[in-house]
Amino acid sequence: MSTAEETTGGEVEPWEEVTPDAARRLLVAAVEAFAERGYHATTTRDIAGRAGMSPAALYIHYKTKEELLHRISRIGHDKALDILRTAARREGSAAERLADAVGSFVRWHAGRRTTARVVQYELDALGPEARAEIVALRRQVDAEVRGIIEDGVASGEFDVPDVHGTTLAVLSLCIDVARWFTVNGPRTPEEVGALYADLVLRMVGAGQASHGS
Amino acid sequence: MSTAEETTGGEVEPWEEVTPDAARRLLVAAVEAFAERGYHATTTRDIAGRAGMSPAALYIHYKTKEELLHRISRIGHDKALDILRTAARREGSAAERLADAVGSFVRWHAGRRTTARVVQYELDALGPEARAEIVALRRQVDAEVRGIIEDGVASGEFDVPDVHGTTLAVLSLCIDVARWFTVNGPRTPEEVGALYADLVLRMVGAGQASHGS
DNA sequence: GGCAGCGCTAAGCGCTCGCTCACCGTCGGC
DNA sequence: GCCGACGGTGAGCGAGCGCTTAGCGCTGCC
Repeated sequence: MSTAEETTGGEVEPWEEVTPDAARRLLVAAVEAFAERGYHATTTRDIAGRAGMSPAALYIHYKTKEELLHRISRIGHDKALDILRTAARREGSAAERLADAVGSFVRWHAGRRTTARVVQYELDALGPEARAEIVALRRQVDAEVRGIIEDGVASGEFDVPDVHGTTLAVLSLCIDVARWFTVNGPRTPEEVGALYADLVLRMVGAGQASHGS
Repeated sequence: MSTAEETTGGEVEPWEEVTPDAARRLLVAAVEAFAERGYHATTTRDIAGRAGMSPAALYIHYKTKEELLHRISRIGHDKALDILRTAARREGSAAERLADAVGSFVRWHAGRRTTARVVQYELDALGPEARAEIVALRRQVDAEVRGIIEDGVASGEFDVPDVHGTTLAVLSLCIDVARWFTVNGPRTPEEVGALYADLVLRMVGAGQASHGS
């Protein structure tokens, strides 16, 4: 009960790849501030204050405020893509893999809501070249989900008239969890993940076929 | 072909209820600026510039920059609620009414994307009392959709284990259209509306039952 | 045709922003 | 035991912010 970090169920503490300890504290503070107020409404003084440092300390570890956002967005997208890839490349039917992908993707968006919020909604605050890098990652995310749906259509498990549109809708549904989910709400990330996995299976015409866990 | 205003298919020009002409021009300029850059990243000088006026002119018609956002948000939510109410209270089966609600709600979010973006994503920039007013409107939006789904469950048309969760997901799906939709994309608002209406019917267990227009 | 009222502008106030710079304490290497 | 390197601070720079104010020109009324 130190900082309530076990909501994802998976790893205990992310951002471990951010190596100087002070840099990590600043980055975690920035994630919280950006998620609460948005990038533009967050001041560098606020970030430094949350990390227990002076405003100038920020510029020892990061060149600009935007670099902080870029690092957060990059690491977050890598994590999101990793989650989807793991689900997409496991063994099992297309329905099982799609349910797994949606379930774990949604659990991440709900459990790591502050991170997901920054990652999904502050893209426009990045400069052109940083945004281009992130957009490329998003295309890989899209391709991963589309691949599962195409597999299900090919095997006859799914009935999907518009694969691209349905892929878009599935991802849209998952991403928007970061907007509305709150820890004070009636649902746990696990419950939302299970509900959404079921809804998505229905969307691809494989509904109610959720046999087993 | 003056400003491309016929994308919604419905009325020709919104914001007609904003009465002094200069006030309406400022408000339309603010909608565009807020949608492009976000509320906090938009300056009053930018808004006034887009409306072809000096920065001081803004304060003749609006007390603060936040009042502009409040007015936009209020009018937009009223419109969104009106769209859903019209669909919910027409005659027809629950499936027809749900498809109509989702279709028209999505068409609005896609066709009036700039407005919808501000309305749906800049809520946190409002002060406490203004936000409370808007949150109350959102609850009515939620109740309208939930009502249709409950009707369908009661009549046996729908098979929905979690009515509240499914309502949330349906609205979430529609709202997120404002985030990803772009006029340069491959789909028209009408096409997205039709696709989403079909997907939502599948989500409630009334899929492929789209007989007739 | 003078004038009150109003919509609007030019200029600028006070403030806070992102970011910089001169300086300082601590700590490992010799 | 001194010393360079490095992580950190206090103070503050220039710029741009939201918003105000003094005044100007147009327009309608008598």
